[in-house]
Amino acid sequence: MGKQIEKSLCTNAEWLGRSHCDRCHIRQLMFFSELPETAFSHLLKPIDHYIYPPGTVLYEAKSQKQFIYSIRRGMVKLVHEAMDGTCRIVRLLGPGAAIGLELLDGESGYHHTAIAVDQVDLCKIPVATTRQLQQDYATLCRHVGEQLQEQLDLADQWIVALSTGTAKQRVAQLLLIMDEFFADENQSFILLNREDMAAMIGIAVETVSRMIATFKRQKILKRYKENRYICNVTALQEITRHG
Amino acid sequence: MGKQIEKSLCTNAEWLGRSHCDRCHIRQLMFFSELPETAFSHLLKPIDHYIYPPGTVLYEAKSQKQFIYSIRRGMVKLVHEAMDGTCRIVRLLGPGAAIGLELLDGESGYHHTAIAVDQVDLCKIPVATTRQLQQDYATLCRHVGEQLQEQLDLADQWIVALSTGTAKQRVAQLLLIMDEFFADENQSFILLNREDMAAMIGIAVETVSRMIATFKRQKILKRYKENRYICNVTALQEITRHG
DNA sequence: CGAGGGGTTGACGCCGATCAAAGCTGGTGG
DNA sequence: CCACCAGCTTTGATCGGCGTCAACCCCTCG
Repeated sequence: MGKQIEKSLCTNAEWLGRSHCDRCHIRQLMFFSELPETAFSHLLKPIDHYIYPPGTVLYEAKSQKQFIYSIRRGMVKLVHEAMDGTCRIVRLLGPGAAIGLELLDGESGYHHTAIAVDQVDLCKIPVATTRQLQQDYATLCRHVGEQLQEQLDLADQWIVALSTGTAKQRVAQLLLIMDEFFADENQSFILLNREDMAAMIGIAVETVSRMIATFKRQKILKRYKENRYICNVTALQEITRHG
Repeated sequence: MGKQIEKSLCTNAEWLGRSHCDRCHIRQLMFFSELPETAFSHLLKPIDHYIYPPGTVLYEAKSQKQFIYSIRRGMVKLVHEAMDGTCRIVRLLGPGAAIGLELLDGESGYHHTAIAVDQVDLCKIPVATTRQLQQDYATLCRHVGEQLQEQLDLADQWIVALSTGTAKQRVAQLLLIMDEFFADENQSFILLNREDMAAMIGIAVETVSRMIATFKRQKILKRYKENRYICNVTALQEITRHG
């Protein structure tokens, strides 16, 4: 877990240039959807667009940058790091989600460390810009509220999944969440490494490995390609209910 | 857990009359703080003020009422009820917090069941009223955002506490949270019943009981009066770190 | 080819869930 | 005022699940 952070000290982010929010093909998903095109013409600070490789630390907890990010593609994990060095993943976010919103409430630093799980494609938005747009367009305020509400719902789902049942049931829960939120058009999703899964559901790495291996043997979890897998949803749901 | 819900079928809520937000002595805490006094003069629907006894169900998950609530006094638990009847407490909220905000995002029903833990004193605000005020006063939007952000932070703290350490460590965590957020001027806080604590940290009732009993014997937890207790914060912090 | 990192599997011991029973407390009714 | 009861808490005994330690496999990379 700590390793991944070090890795990213050398990031080779690819700057894709200024974002063209007014011509963004996935705007309805994104943070500035519903704003009129004219809104972007006289911004004080630019909105940039980047691609980062897996493992990149987008920001660190308590660091004092002044950007929020809107995820266009890929998966980001929000990590809580305890003083003793142990890490917990508190949330997993995908396309359409915005991260770093805590800065809008006047917080001086980020509340988590954000790390790219796979290749991530995102827009980097200065806080000042967001505030400026918030003043002019009430609809953006509404949008921020929705984002927060969604993340709150996610967190709640997490809490329930976490504190419920045996290790096997929790791993099943996790796979169902991966399937629900991160599956592509083929129903396949990235299977996180054992360490990340352990950090999410709060059990030992070896236990996760055992459960995943069991699911694979039982064909409940099937390799689709590379590290993408497809799961048998009904079987997993059954497991979450009874051992 | 199910019992408490039944209990509340007979509630004797006391209606304290219309809220006078413009003269509210704790307005800076409350939902409508910073709105000008004139804002309340021409509301379509009234804001009422109630007191409910412990155990009252304020609203049930998925029910279709159209109110959000601002807590003036007392403690409210937000409960997730699984299809198999098991309950998990996902959040504990006190004075100044607003609940039911998910309705503002156009959700058709509440996401949790809200139950009064002790005697609760709250303002009942029609969604229509909130929307109306949101349009006129951008500052209210900001306030909603802050509320959500706070609850998100709480949920994250919960996740970390939940998935970390032994049963003893988790109970210690829980007591520290109670002390931090719900202690009165004498540092005393309500000691929840074992069932509620178990529902929060995801362990068995008997285990909670054992831990609490141990803490009492070790004088880490001392009775202040009735069901209010005072805890030795440093001792508990020590426990959260090492067994 | 060797080294290293991630995944899998086995063995063992302990924590905590579960079942069971016995205090404790407050409330009710005789 | 006491007896009784119901619900909550505490405590004990037992057993299974999971954390821990360790070995081994597989793959990638230098």
